[in-house]
Amino acid sequence: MSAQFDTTADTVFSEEEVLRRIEQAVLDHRLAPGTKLKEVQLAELFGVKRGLIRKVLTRLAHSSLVLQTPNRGATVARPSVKEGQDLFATRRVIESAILETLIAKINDLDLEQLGKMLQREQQAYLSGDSAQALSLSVDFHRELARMAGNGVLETYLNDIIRRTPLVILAHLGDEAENRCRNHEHEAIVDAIRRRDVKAAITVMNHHLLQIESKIQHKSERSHTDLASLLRPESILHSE
Amino acid sequence: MSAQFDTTADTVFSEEEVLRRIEQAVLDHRLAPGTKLKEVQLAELFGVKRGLIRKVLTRLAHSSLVLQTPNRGATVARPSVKEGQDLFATRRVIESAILETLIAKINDLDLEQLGKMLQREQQAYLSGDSAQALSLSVDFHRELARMAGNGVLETYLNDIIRRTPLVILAHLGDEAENRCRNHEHEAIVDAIRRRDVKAAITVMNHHLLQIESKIQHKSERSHTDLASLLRPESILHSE
DNA sequence: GATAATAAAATTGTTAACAATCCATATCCA
DNA sequence: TGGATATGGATTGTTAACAATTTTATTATC
Repeated sequence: MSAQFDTTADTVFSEEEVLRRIEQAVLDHRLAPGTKLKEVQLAELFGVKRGLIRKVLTRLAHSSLVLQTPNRGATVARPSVKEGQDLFATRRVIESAILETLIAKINDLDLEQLGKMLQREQQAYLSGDSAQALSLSVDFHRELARMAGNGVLETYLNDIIRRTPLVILAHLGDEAENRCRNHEHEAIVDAIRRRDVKAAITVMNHHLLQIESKIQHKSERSHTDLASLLRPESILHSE
Repeated sequence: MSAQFDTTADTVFSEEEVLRRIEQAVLDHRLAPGTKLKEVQLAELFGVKRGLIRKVLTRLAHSSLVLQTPNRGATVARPSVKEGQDLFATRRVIESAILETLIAKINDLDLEQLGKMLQREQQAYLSGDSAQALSLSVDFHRELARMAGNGVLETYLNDIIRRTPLVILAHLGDEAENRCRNHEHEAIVDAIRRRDVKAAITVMNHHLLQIESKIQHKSERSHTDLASLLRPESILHSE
């Protein structure tokens, strides 16, 4: 398992660092849904006490990336198709509200900032650095939320963003190219620039529905595979 | 402080029970915003170990009812006016989405259930049991969320509902009658019955804006009181 | 008397040892 | 053999003692 985290035995990590690394391992699919997360194992791996791992696992459980069961420890969450659908449906609602709030108050400085972010995204994409491009495309959504200035909406969007990769990976595997399309981000900024709430929301929803539809499609296919329905523990998922 | 919780020394409490009681004390205004929550004190009070109190405080912090500061313990949260506004604005968004989702799928059985809830609310109100009436009026909102069937939306609404009393109390004190008006709940159910999404949302927003406007009004008054602006620790708030 | 430095007390944070629970394997009995 | 029942090891959960930090009280100095 140590291969999953890229640690050396004698380094020590802070709580935040441990959290970040486990989260990243989950989201990068290096830890499959259902994988058992043993406390001592992780503690030794990161060179920290078990108590710290305990805290981290509880925090991860709270953001729905990990499932904690009393007396039976923690496993990587295994979100259902339904949960994925609910998550995306809610995301459309939240992102729409963010756009509406943002457009009511945006200034030229903010618009300039968004323009810069689009450029950086484009640059990363063109230079073939797809990991960086993905990261920047997520940042774009986060930045809209920040600029909108509603802390509660921002928290909820961040929660959803944190959970999204696991939902996608759990149901699409590595098949899908799930990166946001850059030209759609541009279209959103265009609409914001024109203060056109309706257009912005339309583009955003289209944008989000693209990914969503892939999951939907995949889950329909899965349902025709009767064997996998009867045997919930797929061999793909280490237990 | 023991008077705040209504405990006797020799009873023991489960984690859930301790959580519920502290939460209730905060929401009932028996513990003012800013009040220090000392671990040993609470542990002795409930007859539990300090570790359990620790867990509970962390959970309360996560739902924004308690503020935890490293090495300095926990205090009852002191939500800002801004946070209250953001919370209400988000609530309108979430409740609207719930109504839209619900109307698309509601059946006669659900409608019957809602009708029964309205009756019970009305009954409690008429019989003068205002605590019960308040509780049932909150249940009404929760029930709409449950029936809508989107788990993520439901979670977010419950989060907001949990935080709302503290926001109201922190800025309105005990001045306000904040109970939902029963006839507005009836109007919402009417609109749902007619599958009229727009009307339902309009009534709901009106409903929520009523409470919100009271906070707004109060906070404007506060701002004219310069002394309280300069001295953030009001004498009303125990520290 | 106000301010700064110091010491003591109170409070939070951590940990290692212990307890309780779960899980896989072995054992027993029909 | 099949299936229930013990058994031991692994794992999670709890706690009491200790450590670190903050807060309060005391003293010293101007």
